Amino acid sequence: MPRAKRSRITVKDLAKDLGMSVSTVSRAFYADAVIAETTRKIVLDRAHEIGYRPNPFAQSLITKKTQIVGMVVSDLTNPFYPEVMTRLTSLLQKQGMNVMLASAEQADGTDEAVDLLLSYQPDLMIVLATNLKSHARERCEAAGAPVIFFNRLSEDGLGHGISCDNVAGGRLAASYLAELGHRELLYVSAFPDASTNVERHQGFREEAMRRGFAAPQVIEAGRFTYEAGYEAGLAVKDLPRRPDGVFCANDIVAIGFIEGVQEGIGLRVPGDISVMGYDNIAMAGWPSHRLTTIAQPLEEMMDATVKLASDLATSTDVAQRILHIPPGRLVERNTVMDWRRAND
Amino acid sequence: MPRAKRSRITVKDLAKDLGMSVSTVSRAFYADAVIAETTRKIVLDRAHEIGYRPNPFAQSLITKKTQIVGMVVSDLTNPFYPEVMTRLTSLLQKQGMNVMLASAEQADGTDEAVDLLLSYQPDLMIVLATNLKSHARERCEAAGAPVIFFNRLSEDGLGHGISCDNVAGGRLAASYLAELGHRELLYVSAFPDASTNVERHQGFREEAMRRGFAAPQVIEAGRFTYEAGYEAGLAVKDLPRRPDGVFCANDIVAIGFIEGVQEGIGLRVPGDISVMGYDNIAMAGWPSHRLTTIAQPLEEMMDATVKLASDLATSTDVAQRILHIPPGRLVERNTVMDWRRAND
DNA sequence: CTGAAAGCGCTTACAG
DNA sequence: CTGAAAGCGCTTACAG
Repeated sequence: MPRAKRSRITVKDLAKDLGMSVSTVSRAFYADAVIAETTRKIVLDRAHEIGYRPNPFAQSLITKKTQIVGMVVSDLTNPFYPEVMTRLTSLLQKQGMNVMLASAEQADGTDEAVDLLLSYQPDLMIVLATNLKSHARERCEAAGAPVIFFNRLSEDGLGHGISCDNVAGGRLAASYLAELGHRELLYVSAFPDASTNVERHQGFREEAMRRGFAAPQVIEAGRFTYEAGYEAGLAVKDLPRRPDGVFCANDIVAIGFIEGVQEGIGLRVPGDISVMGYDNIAMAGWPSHRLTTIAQPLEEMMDATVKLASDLATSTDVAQRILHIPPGRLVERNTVMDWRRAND
Repeated sequence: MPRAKRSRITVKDLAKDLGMSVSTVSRAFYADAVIAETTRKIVLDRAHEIGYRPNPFAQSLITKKTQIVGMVVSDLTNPFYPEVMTRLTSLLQKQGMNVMLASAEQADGTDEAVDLLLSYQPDLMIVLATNLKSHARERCEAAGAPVIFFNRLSEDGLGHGISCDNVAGGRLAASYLAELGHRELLYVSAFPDASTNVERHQGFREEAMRRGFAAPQVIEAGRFTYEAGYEAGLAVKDLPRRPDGVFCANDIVAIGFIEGVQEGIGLRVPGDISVMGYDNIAMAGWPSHRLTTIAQPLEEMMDATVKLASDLATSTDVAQRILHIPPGRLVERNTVMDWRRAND
C-alpha cells in the first residue's frame, strides 16, 4: 500500500467548496475577526465536516504565534514530575496549546536541546525540575519565549515562577517534629542550588532556632534522587550527634534515606529516628513506605501555571510573576514517632 | 522592559550579509543540494556566528517534512515510561527531530489530543503505553504520519511495532519458577487487551503446560498500576488453590501485588509465596522491594525505535516493521524462594 | 461585511 | 555552481 501522503485540504479548497473567498474562510477561525456570524457558522460547520484545520505552520509564519509551549524536563526519576508533566500537558492542550519536549538529562545536552526547541518559536517555555542556566533563559527570552519555572525558581530570580511556599513548608516540618518531642533535628539537603531545597532548609532551620533548638545538622545528599537519599542515610553514622527528627528535601530522597538508614545502620524508622518528606507522591502512601510528608498543592500550582501560560500567550507584555502558593497540608503517616505519647 | 519580540534573522538577512542569493544560502543547509563545498562552509560558519537557523515552519511548508515526532503517552505512573520517554526524546533530538507530546490520561481525551497533534503534521507518531484505538491510528496514517507502537503492539496488528519477545519472557518466568520447585502457578494479568499482557501470559502458560503442570490460575488486575496489583494481592485469598509461584504482568503490578498479599493476607514473600515481575525498573532494585524480575532490553528497543524513526523520516515508503527483540536477562533478587535448596 | 493582493520565510525547478 | 522567480498555506491591511 503506497502511503500516498494525501495532500491535505487547504483554505483554497474550502473556499472553492463554499463559493467564498479565502479571506472570509480564514476569518471564520478568528474569534475577533470581522465576519458575519452566520457566515462563520457555515464555514466552521463545513470545515468540521470535511476535516479542515488551518495549517499551524502557515498560520504562525504570519501571526508569529505558534501555540507551542516548550517544556524542559529532567529528573524524571522523581515520580512527582511525570505526573506534573502529563497533567500539565493535558491542561495546556485543552487551551489549544501544544507541548514540545526538551529532555535535559545531561546538563551539557540541555543547551542544544533548548536551541532546537527555540527554532520552533515556542510562545513560552515551562521549565520543570531542572535549573536552566541563566544564559539559556536569556536565549529563550531573546527568542521571544518568556519562561515559567515550575516548582523551582530560577537561580538569578528572573523569569516567571510558580512554586509553593517552601519556607512555610520547612517551618511546618520543624514545628511538627518539635511538637511531637523531637529535639535533635537533621535536614537532608538535595541539589544545593535549587530554590526548593534552599527554602525548605531555611524554613526548617528558622523554626527550629525560633524554638531555641540548635541549628539542625545537615547532610548533603546533593541530588533529588532515591540513591542520593540512600547514601545520606548511610552517612548518619558519621554525624557528631544522633538525630531523632529528620526532614528530607523531598519524598524520593526521604524514601531513599529511610532505606539507607535501615539497611546500612540498622536504625528503625520511626522507632529510633523519625523521617519526613515533601511532595506527597503516590508512592509515599504505599504500605512499603507510609511516609509522613507535606503535600504540594499541585492542583493550585498547575492551575496557576496554565493561567499564566494563557496570559502570556494572549498579552504581549506581562509583568514578571512569581507565585508562592501556600504549602499543602501535613500528611501524617507512619514514619514519625509521637514521643509525647510514648512517654505518657 | 518591553519584550521586543526581536524579529529573528532570516535567509534574506544572511544572504545580504554574505552578498549571496537566498537560493545559495538556503542550499547550504541541505546535505544533498548542489553547492560548492567552500560556499557551504562560508554560509554555515556565518550562520552559526550570527545565530541563524532556518525557520522550520517556513521549511516544512515546502518540504512537507516537519521533523516533529508526535509522542502519545499515558500510564506514566509506571516508572518504566518516563524513563523511556526522556531517553527517547534525547535520542531523537540528537537526530534533529523534535518531540511533541499528547497526553492520553483519559481514554476519551486521546482523540482530541491526537487531532491537535496531527495538525502539526508530525513526520511520525510514537505510541507509548497506551492502546491507540484503530481509528486513531488510521487518522494518523491518513495524515501522513506512520505510527510506531513502543512496547505494546497495536490491537489490530497494524502499524510498526517495537517490543521485546514477551512470549519468550513468559516462558522464562515459568521455567525459572518450575526449576526452583514451584508447582502451583499464578499469572497476575493487567490490561487484558495489551499485547504485552497477552503475550507474557501466553508464554507463561505454554511453558507451564509443556512441563505437565495445570494451566496457571489467573487474577485479573485489569491495569498496569500499583493499585491494581495491590487489589490482586488481596484477591489471592479467594483463589481455589493457594499459589506458590506468581508471575505478574510487570514490575509495578508485582510490587503492588506483594504489598497487597503481605498487608491484606499476611503471607510472606518469598517465604509463603514467590513473586516475579517484568521490566526491571529502578525501584525493583531498592531494598524495600528487591524484586526478582525479567529485564527489558531497553537499550536495544530504543535504538531500534530511533533507527526506524529515521528510516521513516527519510524514506517515504517503509514496509511494516514489527520487531521482537529478545527478552532481557533474568534478574534474581529476593522475592523468589528456591525450594530445592529449602528442601535439601 | 467581503474580496483581491501582498507578504510571512523558506525551497526548488528552471535558466544561465 | 549560482540566481531570479514561483509558490507552500495561510493572514491581514486595504478597498469597496
